Amino acid sequence: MLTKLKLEWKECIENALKKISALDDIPPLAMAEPPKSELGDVAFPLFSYSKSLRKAPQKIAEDVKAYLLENGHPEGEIILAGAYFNVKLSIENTFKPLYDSVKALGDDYGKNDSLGGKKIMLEFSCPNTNKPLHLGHMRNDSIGESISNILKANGAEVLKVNLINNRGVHICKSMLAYREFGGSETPESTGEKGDHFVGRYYVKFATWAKEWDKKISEAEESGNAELAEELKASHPDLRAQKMLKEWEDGKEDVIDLWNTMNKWTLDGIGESYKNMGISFDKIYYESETYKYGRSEVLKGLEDGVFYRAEDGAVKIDLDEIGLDTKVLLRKDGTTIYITQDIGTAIRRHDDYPFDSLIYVVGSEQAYHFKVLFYILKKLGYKWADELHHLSYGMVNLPEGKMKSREGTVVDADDLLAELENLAKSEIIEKGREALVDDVDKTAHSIALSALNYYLLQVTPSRDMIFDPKKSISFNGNTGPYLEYMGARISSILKKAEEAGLKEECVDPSLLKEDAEKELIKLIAEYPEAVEKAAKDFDPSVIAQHLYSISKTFSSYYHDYQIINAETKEIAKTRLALSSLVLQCLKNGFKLIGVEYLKSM
RNA sequence: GCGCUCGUAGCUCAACGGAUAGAGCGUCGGACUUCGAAUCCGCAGGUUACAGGUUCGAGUCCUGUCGGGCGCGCCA
Repeated sequence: MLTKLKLEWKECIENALKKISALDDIPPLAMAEPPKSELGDVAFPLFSYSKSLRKAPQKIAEDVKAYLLENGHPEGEIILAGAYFNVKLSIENTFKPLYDSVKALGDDYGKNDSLGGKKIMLEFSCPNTNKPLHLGHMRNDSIGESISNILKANGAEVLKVNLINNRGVHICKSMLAYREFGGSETPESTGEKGDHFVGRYYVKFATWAKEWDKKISEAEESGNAELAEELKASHPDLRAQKMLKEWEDGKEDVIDLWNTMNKWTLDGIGESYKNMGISFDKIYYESETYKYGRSEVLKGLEDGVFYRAEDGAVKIDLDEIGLDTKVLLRKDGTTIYITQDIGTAIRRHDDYPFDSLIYVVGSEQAYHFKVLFYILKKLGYKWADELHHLSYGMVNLPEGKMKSREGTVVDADDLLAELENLAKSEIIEKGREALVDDVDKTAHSIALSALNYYLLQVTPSRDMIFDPKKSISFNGNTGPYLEYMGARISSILKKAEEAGLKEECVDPSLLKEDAEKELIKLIAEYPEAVEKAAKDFDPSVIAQHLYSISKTFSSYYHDYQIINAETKEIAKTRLALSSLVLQCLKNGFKLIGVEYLKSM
């Protein structure tokens, strides 16, 4: 509604410019947001016309105004500010249609069809089966889940896929350590979550290997060369390599152990996913996909896309994109990481003929994806142009990088539990137990919302710093703040109902306060935010918009009474406005992993 | 060394090439007999790392310098 009005003005001013200049072809008019509401609701900078019209932009603005006053213009008040032609729209007049629209659409308000009919495959998470999830995974998962919801809200059909990294020498390490030190212990027997249990053995392997190194150097220092050699030959690292070979050969006891431990980890990770509201439509396992790429590469070799180097390895020349060469098959014919990804992408397109495939993967793999996409394009796949690497930055701690060796890795389960405790004590401290139906459930919701909001409010591509102690406060620009606004509005609406007041769009001109106009504007602009978030693959667009709405509303209901407004008519209309704000918040919450609570 | 990326308030983050660079946290000071104070209001805090350039206009684009981060494996 508002957008339509703005566009009407734009067209009208463009016409006026043509008439004034007597030129048919003028550059398109730019549209901007005035910095302050006193300066209007939409701004049209006229600088760029001063050359072709050979007039000062201020003069152009005056001429346009004069022309429009004489020849008519859309609804609104013209405000000239230097070279800016601004318009103050009669916002309150847009309230009625906005109200009807939001009420009719309900939970669908904000959805659009900008990606209508598009099939999009979205890959994210991709955990290893040798350790539990940490903070870095959480950013990945939050972004993945949020982007999925955002794309769907824009009309796309989304298939969320996960690729479980369950093979390789690193997986064998935890297996080996378990076989060496585990005895008969199981997650059941120790009461540990499976992923933490396995992760413990992965850490154990590292210390074991380190001790082994120490033993070797001790033997060398004491001149016992024979012992040193013996130790080297049975080094844990070598044994892990050997185990990988056995795994690939299908040695039964290794496969059994692998199955057992993978299940432990995946059960544990699955529990974390459930706890964090993460889900997938399809799961791929690297133990299967790692075989895919070879035949594709050989086909490419036949077609002359790749070449065989002197030593027998298959390579591609990346000179065209300013890079070196890249090996795709080792000289012994085995595949490497990128070979698998080539095969997997092709296989996926067969499984689900996507229009677009988005990989949510850390920025450190930007090079890998650049090469991967180039290769797929070279192989002649048209859809290679629609592959995207949604690159996100690292999550660092105030002290610097998370380092497993120094034990500074923030565990996902621990962090969530910690936040839940914080939320719970907050509820109890404030004496809100009676207000909420289920304290634990509410605490969980608040914790999760806090975490998701914190991770999503930062533009994905940027590195971010996460202070587990300080950063997750429940005050200020946070998930709980948004939840609180939702709860407050919900509470007001309930109170109104009890008082026999029903929301009604009685007379929009009753909404004459600045804050009210601002709210109408923000609600009207919400669908644009949904569209922009999808276009930019950026959930923070939604987060920012919802924060603006919440902050404006919060300030508004402190300054103005809603239920006890001067007249019943004003009260009803303000209730109508409040209910739109709530609907808008609820719809946006779903896109960024914040839960709506009626009370908290 | 080469490539990518970032440098904005004490801290964490914003800002389609547009007007006086904004929020939150923290500091200080106010507001609960009033629809829920996980709230609100106010003060202070900036030569947007630096130097040039393009433009009517640059935090944003270009070049260079300095400083972070990440890549540059026949690891994944």
